[in-house]
Amino acid sequence: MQLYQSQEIKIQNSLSGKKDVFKPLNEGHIGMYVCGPTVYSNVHLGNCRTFMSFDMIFRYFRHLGYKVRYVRNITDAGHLVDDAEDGEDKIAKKARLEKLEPMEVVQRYTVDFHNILQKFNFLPPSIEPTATGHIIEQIEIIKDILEKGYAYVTNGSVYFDVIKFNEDHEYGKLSGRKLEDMIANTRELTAQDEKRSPQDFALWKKAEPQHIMRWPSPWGDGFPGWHLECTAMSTKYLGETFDIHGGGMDLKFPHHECEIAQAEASNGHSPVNYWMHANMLTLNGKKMAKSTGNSILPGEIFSGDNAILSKSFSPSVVRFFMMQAHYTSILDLSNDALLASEKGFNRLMDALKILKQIETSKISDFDVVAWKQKCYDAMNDDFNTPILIAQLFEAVKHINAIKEGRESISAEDKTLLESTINAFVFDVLGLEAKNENEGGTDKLAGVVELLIELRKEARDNKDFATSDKIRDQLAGMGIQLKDGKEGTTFSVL
RNA sequence: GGCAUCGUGGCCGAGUGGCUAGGCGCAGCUCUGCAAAAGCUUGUACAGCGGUUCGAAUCCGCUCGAUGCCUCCA
Repeated sequence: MQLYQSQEIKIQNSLSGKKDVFKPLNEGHIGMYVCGPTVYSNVHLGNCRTFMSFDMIFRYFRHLGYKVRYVRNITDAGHLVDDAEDGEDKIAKKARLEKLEPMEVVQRYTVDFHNILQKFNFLPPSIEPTATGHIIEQIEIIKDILEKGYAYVTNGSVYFDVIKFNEDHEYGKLSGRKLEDMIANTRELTAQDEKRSPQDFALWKKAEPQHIMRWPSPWGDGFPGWHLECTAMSTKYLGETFDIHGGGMDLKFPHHECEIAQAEASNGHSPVNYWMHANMLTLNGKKMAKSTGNSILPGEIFSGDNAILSKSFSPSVVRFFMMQAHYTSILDLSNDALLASEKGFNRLMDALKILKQIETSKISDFDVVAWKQKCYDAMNDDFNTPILIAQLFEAVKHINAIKEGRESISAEDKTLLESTINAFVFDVLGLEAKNENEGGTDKLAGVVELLIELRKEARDNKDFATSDKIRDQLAGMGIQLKDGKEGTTFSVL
């Protein structure tokens, strides 16, 4: 029997506003779409958190035995800098500023994106489509929406008619907004506006002569609107209705609202059963913004090359840090918080090593079966990784107690504990064990071992001046000696 | 101004109508020549003010604050 058949999952659904029991459209199969990055600059850490949350969700579904088709797009066209009439495509703007071909910009930052995600140990999605690769599909949807009367053409551009749509559909149901309120709160249209109403959004934008990113269409040369690509690609690969659509909280409105409108206007179906939104990451309690200097790149955390950090942190520590918070909560990143996570992460990893070596006996003081179910209960309750991690530390406590002979475990339970904890730590949370030689080389290890031996001789001779000198000077170089019952080990800080 | 998500002990963060996670730090203990490391033990906190209730941090209302989006501004 597949594991998923015995685990009922609840998901916080933005559409219903509550936790709904998850039922996939096709038993054993899940279709999941997540809005990917707009590749016009280095991926920032907040983006990584969103994608990491869905990576964890993808991993958990797979662990349960679901066949998941996970689609995460690359936005390489159509995302406008602002919604004004002279709105410029984000990528085209960057290309102009850096004197590059737009596709050079796309290539550069797509590579950066994949690079960072690989360091974070992400699983690749099943399909990673690009907006520019689906222009034809987008044009087809626009035709469809025009035909149904929910869009209009002005001066070579096509706009979605929100007011018309709202007459027989509900625009704003995802974000909890009412169209009347939006209209009441909106500025008047100016004379040169092409839109009938300020709420209308572009499905297709006419390209001015100097615009490089352009494709032919029935309405003239232009480029697709930002919201449309996700509708085109999710429909193509997952169907007119699919299980899960995810993204950052900031995309709920207008992006996801518009996706719903486009899908309902073109094919009459509500496109998604479960809308999931990951919350924001703040830095030192304030929002991340390049303009205020309150920002950090993933690469800067790995290298420690940022003023707010006292040291560098490995990708797994950052991942562990993020997994200690629930994906729907705002998470605040700070040096202290990372330091705390690093210690906890190391303790967890040490316990995993100890677990391999502990001896078994006839009876167990640790109810592994009940503990295992608590781990699943945590994950089944809207992917509650903080609770899962609390359970993992519960196991750590038992592992240490068994090692010290205060508790015992049967061989059978040990096998179960080991397979369960490894599955959750590595397969579901996606953490990676520390590399023993991290920061050092075999030669360095040899030299330090030699010094440890010399120090031991000095200590045996009660020559503490020499032994302390070795210890303190190594510490000064960032090499910490750890005296244990079975001799001295070291770690490079 | 509107919509949304929140406001938990020194810090980070779960949870939820009565049984009150976890990590880090601090303190104590064990170990140790000393220290570090490691392990163990320890915390009655839930923005404020009202209300509902036998009982609320958990439900309701208001206020204040944070973050995102929209608007405004530019």
